[in-house]
Amino acid sequence: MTDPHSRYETMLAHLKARGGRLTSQRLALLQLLSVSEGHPNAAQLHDQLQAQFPAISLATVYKTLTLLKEEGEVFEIDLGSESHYDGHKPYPHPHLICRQCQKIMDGDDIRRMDAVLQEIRERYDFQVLQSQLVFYGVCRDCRQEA
Amino acid sequence: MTDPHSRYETMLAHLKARGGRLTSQRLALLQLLSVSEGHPNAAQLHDQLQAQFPAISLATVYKTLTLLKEEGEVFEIDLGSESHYDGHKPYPHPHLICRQCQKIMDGDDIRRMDAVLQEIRERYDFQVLQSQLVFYGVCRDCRQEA
DNA sequence: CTACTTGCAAAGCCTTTGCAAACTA
DNA sequence: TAGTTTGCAAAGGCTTTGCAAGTAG
Repeated sequence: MTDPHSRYETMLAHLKARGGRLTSQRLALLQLLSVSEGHPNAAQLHDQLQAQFPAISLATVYKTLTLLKEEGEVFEIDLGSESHYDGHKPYPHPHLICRQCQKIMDGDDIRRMDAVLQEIRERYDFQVLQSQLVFYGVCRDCRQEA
Repeated sequence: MTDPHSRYETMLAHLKARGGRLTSQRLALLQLLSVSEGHPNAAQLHDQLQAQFPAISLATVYKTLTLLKEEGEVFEIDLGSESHYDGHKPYPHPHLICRQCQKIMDGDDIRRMDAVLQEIRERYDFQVLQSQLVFYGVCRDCRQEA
């Protein structure tokens, strides 16, 4: 489910099912999202797409990202001023952001997160539907340098 | 530490210690932050301050909030498009936001959160310094209505 | 051919900045 | 009085919107 090819196929299937048109710009963005290791923002995606489509606009990138968000095929990471996008794990999951190298890491497989969700349900009687969980700090690599 | 009066005094002390001037606009904002139960945004604070200072500008509100953030006397809740401010618990803590009534609730005292932080340290070898944790969903009151 | 998509430019939103006037200490 | 702070207006950064031209189906 996380390998590039099947992610691409899944996103494509959702676009088709929705009745959207498979323009070359869209296909290239799906490709990019399913391949890129990091968590790019709209500008970074736009930059990379310009290699293939010198005239592609940022608006097109945003419009396609909105589509994919609606289809649940991309997860938007809300940071203070901008958003980054995760096309590999299109569901809510924690992220760890290094204040030194700015790297954004996935924090899925924090096993004890389930216990937190359960506690929120029980103690606060609150039904969680979505989340934006970001931990800021210093990553292993940057700590080893110091 | 969470009662309005001592919060006000603490914020005031920090402002003084920093050498900042105690203008009436600033004092009114401290007052407001220490009293308000919810988690207001800059515009809401501005609206309320206009009762006392019809000409107060949004810029002044932002500038004072920046000061208080730097002093660690207010916690900024980064939501997608805007920020809200917590003057009662000026340290990072989770928030629960109801998608129905838009209420923002404190999610401090989630006891199992400590275990999550410990797991992040151990499994990811990541040193957490700060966090922005927001859970979106449906609160008790709104669920009872349905 | 028709309806959807693109690219461009303009607009929107929240927040920050520059600067003269006002004010604290 | 000297140095901060205020209010106003303008600018900034990211994202969205309007619309004519282009294109998938």
